[in-house]
Amino acid sequence: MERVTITERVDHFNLGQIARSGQTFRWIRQGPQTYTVPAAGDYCTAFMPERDQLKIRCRADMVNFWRRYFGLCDPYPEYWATIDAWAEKDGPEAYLTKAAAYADGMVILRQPAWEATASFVISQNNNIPRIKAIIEALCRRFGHMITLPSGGWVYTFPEPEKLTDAAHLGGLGLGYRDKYLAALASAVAGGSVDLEKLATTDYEAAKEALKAIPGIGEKVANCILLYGLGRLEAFPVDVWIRRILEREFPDGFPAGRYAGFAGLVQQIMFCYERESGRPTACI
DNA sequence: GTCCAGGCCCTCA
DNA sequence: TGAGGGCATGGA
Repeated sequence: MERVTITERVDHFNLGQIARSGQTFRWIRQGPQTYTVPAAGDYCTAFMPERDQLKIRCRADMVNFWRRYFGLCDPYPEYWATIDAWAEKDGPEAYLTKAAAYADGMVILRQPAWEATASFVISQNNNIPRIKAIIEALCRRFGHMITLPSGGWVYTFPEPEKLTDAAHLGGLGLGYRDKYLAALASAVAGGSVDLEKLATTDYEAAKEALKAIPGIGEKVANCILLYGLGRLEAFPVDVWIRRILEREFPDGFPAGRYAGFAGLVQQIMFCYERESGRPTACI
């Protein structure tokens, strides 16, 4: 299949920040602002030769998928206009102002629903380096290998049909999560859970359907809604976000300001909280 | 050795 | 309805 390179003019877009932000676990850093990005049974190479220029090299028939994946079809100028307006009102010392100034290239990726769902079931009570290692091992065992032009390789994310038996998931570091992943894979493979359909159903109904799956609670359901189902209003609260809310917003987080995209603001705070005051180790 | 990590489930009050 | 303990794993 022919591969093409498209060029997009971007604003508020930073591949490094997105890669480190804990919303995806599979990007492979090849250099400054250059990543191999596996998803949907294939991969692309994304790089930024200029601060306002994103280039995506991918299969010709997947250009639309990747444009959507990187949020290029979403109204980020509107989101940032709102964020900047509130920063102006809050003043330069406000936590949200500083977080937005720091993580000013953040985007919520539109990842394939199954890949995000399985990834965040694995994420529970786990840390990001281990989550990455587990998912990589899973892809190497059950995915397909794709050879890159450079001579390197990437593995695709395995289909749910391959993960339905917990007994086959040993040795990956999953721990007690193996049975959650197998139950999820069985439900998706068997058709009792239709993740794609949940992307378009009522928000609360979709969340309740996700929480009915073993191993998916409030936080993981919110992650799936945000990162896998394109619901940018979802607001996952993990230990990092909880600390921020308790310390900075004891009277409540003003989510109403960011109606429809509070999940983006959540991601900005998550990034700032983890990286501010320490060198940004590029993983 | 203890603590922690993008938590969830079960039990008990 | 809410609090508390258990759960696999591995790095700090």
